Amino acid sequence: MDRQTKQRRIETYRRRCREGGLPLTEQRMAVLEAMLDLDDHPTADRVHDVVARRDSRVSRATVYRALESLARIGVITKACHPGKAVRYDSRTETHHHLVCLRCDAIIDVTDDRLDALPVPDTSSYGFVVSDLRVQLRGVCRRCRELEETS
Amino acid sequence: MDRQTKQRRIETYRRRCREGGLPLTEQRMAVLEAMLDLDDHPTADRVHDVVARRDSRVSRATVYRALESLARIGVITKACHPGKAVRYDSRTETHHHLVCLRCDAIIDVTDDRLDALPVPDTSSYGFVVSDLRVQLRGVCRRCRELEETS
DNA sequence: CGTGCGACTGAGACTTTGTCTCAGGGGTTC
DNA sequence: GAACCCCTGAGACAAAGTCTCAGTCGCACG
Repeated sequence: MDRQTKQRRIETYRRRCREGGLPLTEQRMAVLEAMLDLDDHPTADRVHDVVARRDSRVSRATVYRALESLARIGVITKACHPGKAVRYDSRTETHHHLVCLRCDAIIDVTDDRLDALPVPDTSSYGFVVSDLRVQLRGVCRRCRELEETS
Repeated sequence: MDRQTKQRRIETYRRRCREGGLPLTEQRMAVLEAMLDLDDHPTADRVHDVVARRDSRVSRATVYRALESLARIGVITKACHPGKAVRYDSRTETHHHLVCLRCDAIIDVTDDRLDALPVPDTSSYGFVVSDLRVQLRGVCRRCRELEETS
């Protein structure tokens, strides 16, 4: 992610904190910066590794809590996938995912037709939809090649 | 799920086992039956609770393994959601999910327009898509009511 | 610039979720 | 019914996530 985008994202975070009355701490800022630097879809533990390498005093619990709170105010999102660990996503604009069912890789996809998809009416469920995501499940190139050779 | 559908699903399972050369064991049958009886989207541990209540000798590891193997041969599926535990889904036909970001509830949705969505071309990623799912993320009725009163 | 409130943090214990090992058992095939 | 091979149970282990609580720090206010 380029420097400017990153700066803009950090400003958004500052603003949301002010609006929400949330204290803006060094640790949460470190977690956000790590997320913006990692553009795959890291697990909480991987984010912790990165943050801890820069400042070893940041504890695992804090990273878990920070990621949750960042996701709650919408500065980052949680990616959905069928693996066991939660994956976080620094992109917040609408986009979709290729999910490899073998290795749990998540690959970003943008597709105009998918983006143009109308959100169905879910009011009969009492459900308020904030976001529509399409998940394309399958097998990635590397895993297919591995299966073929075996 | 009605008795007939359930019987048909069990027959499908028997056939796939024969075709795949997989032994058809009592334990896996018990896991499948539990899945067909639970029509929410249970975690592996919840399935184990149900199976163990009927036959306390079935171990946790076996339930985990059985769910994995049932998913692998396509008799059940894994639901994708942002929570920490894998959720299994007894429905295998195309359908979509409302996912509550607060309580992790998963609600089935069918919508013709969503079903008619063409699978985008992902060959440039070397990715072979087997399944397209739409996930509508938001907040369910109960969680909204809880947040309003607080 | 102090002060006070309240939310945040670190450390580690704890819980939950999932995997592995290995000896023994049970399906399937012939 | 015998052989083969995968499956199973039990529990140890590993990975992922939560909780507790005393102490700290951000921020609003004066």
